[in-house]
Amino acid sequence: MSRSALYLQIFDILVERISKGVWRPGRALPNEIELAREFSVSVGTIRKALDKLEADRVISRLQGKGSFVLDHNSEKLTFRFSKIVDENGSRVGEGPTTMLTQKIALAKPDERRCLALRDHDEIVRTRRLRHHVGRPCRYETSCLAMARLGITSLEEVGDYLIVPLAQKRGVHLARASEKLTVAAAPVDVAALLHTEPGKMLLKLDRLIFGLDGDPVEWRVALCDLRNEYYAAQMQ
Amino acid sequence: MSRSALYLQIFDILVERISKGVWRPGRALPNEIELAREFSVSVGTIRKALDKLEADRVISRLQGKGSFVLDHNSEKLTFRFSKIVDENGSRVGEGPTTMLTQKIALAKPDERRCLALRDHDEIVRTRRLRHHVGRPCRYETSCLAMARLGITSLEEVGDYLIVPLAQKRGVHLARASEKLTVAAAPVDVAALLHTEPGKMLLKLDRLIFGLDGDPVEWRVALCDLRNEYYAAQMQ
DNA sequence: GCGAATTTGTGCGTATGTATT
DNA sequence: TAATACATACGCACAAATTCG
Repeated sequence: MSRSALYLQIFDILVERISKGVWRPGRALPNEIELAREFSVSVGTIRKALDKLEADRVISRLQGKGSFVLDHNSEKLTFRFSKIVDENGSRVGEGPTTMLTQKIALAKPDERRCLALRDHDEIVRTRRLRHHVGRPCRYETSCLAMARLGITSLEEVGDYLIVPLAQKRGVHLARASEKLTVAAAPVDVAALLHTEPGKMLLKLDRLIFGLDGDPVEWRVALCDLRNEYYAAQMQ
Repeated sequence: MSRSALYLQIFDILVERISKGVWRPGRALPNEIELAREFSVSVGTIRKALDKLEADRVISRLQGKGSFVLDHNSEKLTFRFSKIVDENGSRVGEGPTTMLTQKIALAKPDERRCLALRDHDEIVRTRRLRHHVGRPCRYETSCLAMARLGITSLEEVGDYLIVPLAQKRGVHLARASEKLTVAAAPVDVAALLHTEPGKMLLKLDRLIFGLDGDPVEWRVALCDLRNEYYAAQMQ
């Protein structure tokens, strides 16, 4: 026997095809019967693979219509790892940004540790400021594992949003793990956020992982909350 | 036709039986073939119902052994809505408690709103202090929707943990939604937490829902974090 | 407006694989 | 080794939603 269940092997093949752009975001996959024929398996096996693709947010299925590759440029998916909302429940801090610095560098020890990188791996380190209704509300430092995204130059990155960027590079983001603490604003950050040093901030330390389980981005954000809050969901 | 799929009807029946204690926590359900016989459906239909029970953390299944009712008194499940951990990753703030006040009362407007109660519904309002390695670390105010848990007196509550309490009362908790903000310690809370007024605290405003979608408990906590953090997971 | 074609959703029954006891 | 129970896989039939002529 092979090392894993048939439906999981088919899942892997379908993920790979979608990553490579065989079926593009928003487009329909072949129907279940065609897929079953192609792989010489039963429709039930295809359905279990599609079940998992749906659970992992790679596709959506609509009875009577078909199975569609999800487009992670959509509002809902792009900001699925952004948990800060205002009183109306609308996302905060994903609006206009001010890029402060961005460069390619060798990963420092803590970056290597967080991103599970080797000694000479490179990262894209970005510092920026995010705004909400005209006010600077968040200071961010982020690190991208270049090799994981197949990135070789800064031009491929720019003022990115991680979810659409990952989709463009054929990487499916599966989950994120975030550590929250409270922190006093350092002098330099306070200046950038137009607030006083020592101001209470919410600190977000987030790691995003791909479907393969490897970390892709590490981001630390300092948030100056007004009437906003971090909305966590648990199951 | 009936209003929902067969496997969902069976899911409902199985949940109800487990809630009523027909199969107790830790015990095995009848095997799939027996269940199929009892309900006069195919094994595949039973399996879909069991899939959902497993996804909703009502049972766990072990190949070769059987399907078992989960015991929410276990460490892992009891604290699944407690997200604060220390550097070692172990839970914080679920240790010894100091009960401050506890009483049955008519729900106030904000409590009615949060818990989706009617005008004359009663709640159990509890204020307490939680400790970690001897230090007071968290001040909590919680509200229990009495009717939802079938509670009629304070003796049935006491210094409760919500997950085991809900299991005891035959309610399956499905999910929680929590709002996080930073807050300055009020004078009275600062005294209780042995810290200075104005100290930066993490404020947790949490609502827990049952499998039926109804809110069961509303809790607001003020946390004095040392080397601890709130660990959020996202998918 | 309606019916036919298409596609996913639900359900049945059976056979075989794999882990546990 | 044998019995038991869940996991995987196959194939078929029909229901329900969508689309289109």
